[in-house]
Amino acid sequence: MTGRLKPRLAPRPLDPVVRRLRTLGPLSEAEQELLRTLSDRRERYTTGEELVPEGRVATKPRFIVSGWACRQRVLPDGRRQIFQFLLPGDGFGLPKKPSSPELAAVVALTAVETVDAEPALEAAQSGRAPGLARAFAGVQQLEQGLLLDHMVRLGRQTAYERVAHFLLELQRRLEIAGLGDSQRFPLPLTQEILADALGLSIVHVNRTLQQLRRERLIELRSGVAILLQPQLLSGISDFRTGGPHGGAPFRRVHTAEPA
Amino acid sequence: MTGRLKPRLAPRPLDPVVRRLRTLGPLSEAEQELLRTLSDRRERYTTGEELVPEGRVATKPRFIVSGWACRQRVLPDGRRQIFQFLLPGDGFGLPKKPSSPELAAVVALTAVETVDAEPALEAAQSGRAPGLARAFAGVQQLEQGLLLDHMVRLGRQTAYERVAHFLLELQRRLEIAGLGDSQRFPLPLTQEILADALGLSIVHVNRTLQQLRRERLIELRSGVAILLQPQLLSGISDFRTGGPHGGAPFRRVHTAEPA
DNA sequence: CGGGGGTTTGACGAACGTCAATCGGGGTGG
DNA sequence: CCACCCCGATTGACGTTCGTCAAACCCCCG
Repeated sequence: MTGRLKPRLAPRPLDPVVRRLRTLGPLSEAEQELLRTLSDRRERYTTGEELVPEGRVATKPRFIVSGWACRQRVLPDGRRQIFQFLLPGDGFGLPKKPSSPELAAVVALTAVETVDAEPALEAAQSGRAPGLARAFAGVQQLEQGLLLDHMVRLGRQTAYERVAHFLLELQRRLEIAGLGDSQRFPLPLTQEILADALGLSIVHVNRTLQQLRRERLIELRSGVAILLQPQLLSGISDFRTGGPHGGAPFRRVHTAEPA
Repeated sequence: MTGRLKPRLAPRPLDPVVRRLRTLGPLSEAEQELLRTLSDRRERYTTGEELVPEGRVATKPRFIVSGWACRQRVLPDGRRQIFQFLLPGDGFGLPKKPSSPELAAVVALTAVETVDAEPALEAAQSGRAPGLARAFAGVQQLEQGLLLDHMVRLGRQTAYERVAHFLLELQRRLEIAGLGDSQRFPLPLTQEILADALGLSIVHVNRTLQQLRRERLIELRSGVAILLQPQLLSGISDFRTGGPHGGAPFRRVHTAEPA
């Protein structure tokens, strides 16, 4: 457990959730109030605990209010693939076919606190909270996009590009969540976790990080990451802020378009 | 253009769609009839054509009634990642935030025919067709599962495992669609397309296929694949039919559970 | 003063990519 | 009907990236 999340006598522990959903469309006062009321049925998990086991019937929707978690699968021989990181403000188990099996486990990567999201989801689906409904739709779209980004990393980028791209993604997400600035953010992940997310070995992650450090592109100290030259990192990894994908500086030979 | 899809004076060209959705829950006669009525506004594309460009605002929902397509992204230097194959009976552009940009392009891999899915989607969302609504929810869940499977392949499986796992996935999907049997199915894909889906080079795909052939696990001839020993392939690639994931024959050292 | 988890390093090997040439089959124009 | 052509499949030689093994190191804590 790196990360050092202080219990922090938070004035408004649900802020990350409100903040997150507001980036996806305006929320009425009532809707924001509803979100802040979710504090009931708070649950706490410690590092390594499973919030949702894989394969069982779908669980209730919840928001993460503090700590980091991930969605993952583990192969029978122990290999693990992390699909997605869940940060404060993120939800899981949100929109799903009722009695379907979970497609991936959700596991706490640090100490984690969650709250019940059911009331918010219900309000959205019943039409009583159109702002929330739009926000949830936006969340789903965004998450889908993150999954595809991750897939590109795994399938078509080098270790170097993967790490750079991934760090940029985290920076952006954490800044939106109000947990980091344009360069600096908490990174409570071991290199093993990074490896399992990025499809690399621990050793290779280590060497790649060191290369980025040597080149003065990043700094990593005690659970905090600093992107010294975000611009360069973006160039290296073809990171796009969210606009239309696919500029075309130059082009490979072997993928000829038929038309 | 391999694949040899005959125009086929189909008695009921929408069968794949009906068949596909029925596997996800019962459909009333009226609902099936609605699906068969979609024949209007049929569209045709040839190999390589873009059905949906990336980044533009979301398009109308459509079903594929014949031919193969894929969802993909292309990096500025020409590297390509294919996320998903769309087979007859599959839809695209189905459930989405209205005015959001497309996250990936949809491209025809063979000659392709599509029909407008809007009426079906509307009927489902309006509550007039609960069976269809359940089916669409199921589709989305299934597709999400396929994406995660694909991610595991890319991140944590060897070339050999990836190819085996991928062929098993296609076999199952095509059998469900009524386009193949338990061993044999059409495979109108070049090795370049396979490479871009599986995150490998063309050459390595070729060698991997040959290894599988040498070992008498598969056969490939003129656009048709035959899985000679599906059981063995499943074992090799940890392919699961859809039940709960994660049996545990043996286990690696380095991923120790904290608990 | 130990101990344990995480990080770092070196040496080595295997998997995979690149380059380039060849092959093979189906389509096409003569 | 046949020669030619083009695209995709195949093969060999070689280079690089990345994984594995194992040891050392570091730091925080008990």
